[in-house]
Amino acid sequence: MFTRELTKSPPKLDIGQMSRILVVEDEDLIREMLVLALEAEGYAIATAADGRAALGLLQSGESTLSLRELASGANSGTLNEFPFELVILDLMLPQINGLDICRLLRHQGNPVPILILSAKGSETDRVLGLEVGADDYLTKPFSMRELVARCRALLRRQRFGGLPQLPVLRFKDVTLYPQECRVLVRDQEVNLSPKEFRLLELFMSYTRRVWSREQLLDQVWGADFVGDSKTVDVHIRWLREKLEKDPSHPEYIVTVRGFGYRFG
Amino acid sequence: MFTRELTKSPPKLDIGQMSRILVVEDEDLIREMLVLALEAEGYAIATAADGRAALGLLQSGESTLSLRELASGANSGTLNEFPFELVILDLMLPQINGLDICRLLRHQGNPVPILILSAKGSETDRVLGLEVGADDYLTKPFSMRELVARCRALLRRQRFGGLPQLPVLRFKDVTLYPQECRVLVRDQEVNLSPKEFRLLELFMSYTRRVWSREQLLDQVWGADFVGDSKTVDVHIRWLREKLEKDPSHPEYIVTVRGFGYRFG
DNA sequence: TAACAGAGTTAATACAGGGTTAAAAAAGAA
DNA sequence: TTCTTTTTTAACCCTGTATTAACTCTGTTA
Repeated sequence: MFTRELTKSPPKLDIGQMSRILVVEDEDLIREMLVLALEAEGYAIATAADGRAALGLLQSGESTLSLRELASGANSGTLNEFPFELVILDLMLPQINGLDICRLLRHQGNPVPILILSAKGSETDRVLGLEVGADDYLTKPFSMRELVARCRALLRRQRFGGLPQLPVLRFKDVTLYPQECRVLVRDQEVNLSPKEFRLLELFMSYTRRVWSREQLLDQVWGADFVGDSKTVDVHIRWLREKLEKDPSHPEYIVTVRGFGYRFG
Repeated sequence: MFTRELTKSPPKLDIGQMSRILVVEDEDLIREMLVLALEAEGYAIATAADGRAALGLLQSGESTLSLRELASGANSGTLNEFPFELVILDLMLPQINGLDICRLLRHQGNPVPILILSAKGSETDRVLGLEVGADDYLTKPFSMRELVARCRALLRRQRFGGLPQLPVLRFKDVTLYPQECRVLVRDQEVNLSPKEFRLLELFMSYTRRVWSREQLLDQVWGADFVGDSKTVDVHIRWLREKLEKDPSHPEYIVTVRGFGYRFG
């Protein structure tokens, strides 16, 4: 299974770590919808409502627009200290049209990925858009989910060379990095055995859900496991020893008597 | 499975310089149309008519050679001595369906760009396709011109875009020059065998990511490797001897018991 | 209150996974 | 070819991990 529930809004936003997207769109309504959807994905968004503003942001970082401040604040820099990793570009813009922006950027050797968003859906328009250096082309009206998925795909290739990456799982003082098989507890790295790691990964993917011992055996050990369900208890014990301040009065992995265990 | 030999029309085609595309499509007519259109663009095309054949072509060790190796020239032969730079993938395939192929490739750590071609045009299908690691999604019926334009966009980014072509890889005291097949460790040049080099190249392309022995065999040896996964251990040992100050207490190539190895 | 079931805890043991080295086999180079 | 380098296999050891089992603790119910 590849899809995974996203834990929403990690508490600490570090703009240097977030993907930075520039949304260039003159229709206020659409622009705001885009911003909302993309911010919900955890991206840092700047916007421009016309071509000149967009070029300003892209070329120098100096802009005539006030930059969107991040919701929860408390981050070190403004958005335009960092280069954009993706541009979502409407074609029909005041001042300078989108195609020209795209052409200009490529002419200047700027490799930032560009996703064109346009009401012009004809084949010729689409081909032309890709021709002048865009990376993707979506026609209005578009599905917000698809747009987000396409952004993810572009950013994935940009940042991680094309391999999909699993989101980091956080809960209170525990952070789990699925790709790295690494777990931090109170900023200390702890060394988990494979079974412990899989257990924790499962727990953290579905916090607050109660798992029976049988379900845990199915998910972590595999459906072909034969043996005592007491095995789970022992592994839970090991895990508690590595996670909990006081393993005998657990705060993370809670026993639900008669049912099983729950994380969180 | 059938592989297509090079078109001979222009006499001096250097396959090492051409973009290599794999077309996976079971309908003969569409497949032939794709081949014609893409060959007209100057790409080198291989085809597969079912999922198993596609996987065979994609996973054979030869097709995972890195660009560097073929840039060094002197190529005599067939298309599949070279890695594919793009896969055009139909979803509805005999034997193994396209989504599974996509998922499997990504699961093995193969980052080749994938353009999905499908009759299923629903938003959910498109999102799902991108979700499992595809880079673009086009629904049938499609315009051949648009398809070609999208291929160009993907290849442009692959070859010249986003990241520079073959960036120098650095981590702490290790520097790897992909083009030159050279590695510096603490400013000392070390001599790596081919396998060692490609292992290190892979590791350094995705630092901190844990690779299982199977993934390493897939990516470095090729999916058709038959033999003991213990082989990896031995090569890791050699590599450690050349990288680490103290090979028995490695700082770069770390063992993650039960999972595999991680660089950094 | 006793009796019981569910859960906690710990220790003992078996075993799988990984490290290491040597030597055979294969691949390249001269 | 012959020599050299590289790759793979095999054997051995060592250690961390999984599992079982025995015993304890705790909450529930009669």
